[in-house]
Amino acid sequence: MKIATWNVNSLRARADRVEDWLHRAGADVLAIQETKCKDENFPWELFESNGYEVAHFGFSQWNGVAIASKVGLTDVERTFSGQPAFGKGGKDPVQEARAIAATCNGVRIWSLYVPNGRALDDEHMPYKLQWLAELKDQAAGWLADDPQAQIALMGDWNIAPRDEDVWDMDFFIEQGLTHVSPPERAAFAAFENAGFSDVVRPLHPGPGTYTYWDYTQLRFPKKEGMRIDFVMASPALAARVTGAEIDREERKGKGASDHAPVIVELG
DNA sequence: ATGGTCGCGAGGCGA
Repeated sequence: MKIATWNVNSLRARADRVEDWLHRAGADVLAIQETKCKDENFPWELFESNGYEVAHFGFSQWNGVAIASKVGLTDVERTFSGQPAFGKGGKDPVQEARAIAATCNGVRIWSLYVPNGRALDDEHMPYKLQWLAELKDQAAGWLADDPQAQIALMGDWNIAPRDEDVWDMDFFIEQGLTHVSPPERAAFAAFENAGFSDVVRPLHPGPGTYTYWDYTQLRFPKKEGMRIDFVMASPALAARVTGAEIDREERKGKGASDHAPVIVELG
């Protein structure tokens, strides 16, 4: 079984590419981030006509997460328990469309779009850190309840856990950029301490192995990317991994998402 | 080439 995650940066703008990719990659399960649409605009038929069940969580033009599966899709959950809400400028806080779960052939899949901290001193940064801390507490609880649980926390984590996960660490430090700060890395490491592991890195080590390239500054042709999309697997799921791929080809050409799909093969 | 990007939705924001 192949499970994959992909921040598509708008599903409607990428519909043809997504359909082609599903055929080419042969993914059984795809966790999608940044659908950027509401249910009423969601391209249901794109998935159904290709043999996938699909569940979506999106209520505006921002964020939006989905799971498509050829191998069953049950117990759909939108937001995780305790997921922090965010309110801009005194507005009522809302739980954003950043997390959806479903069980697919015995694997609990979470499609996650971790908040972007925007800047080290921005109010979105504490929101991001709390969001991750609450998710980690939940995930640790799932494992405590069932140490054999097969859980995949997959998506756009908006964190580069190691210096080699960005194209120039000095640039990030000089510019005071996010994704590489000690608090963000600690938030990520907490998942590893809870028993989850990045199952792609051992098969595709760095440096120079990235999943995201900014649209600007010719970052992709210059090979200046970031590794920020991860499949974090519970121990029982990690034990099943037989292969992995970062589909850098999909980042090429006109009409590409700025993220590449990440695929994990299970035995 | 001294600027170089997208998407949403219809101006500016978010990434």
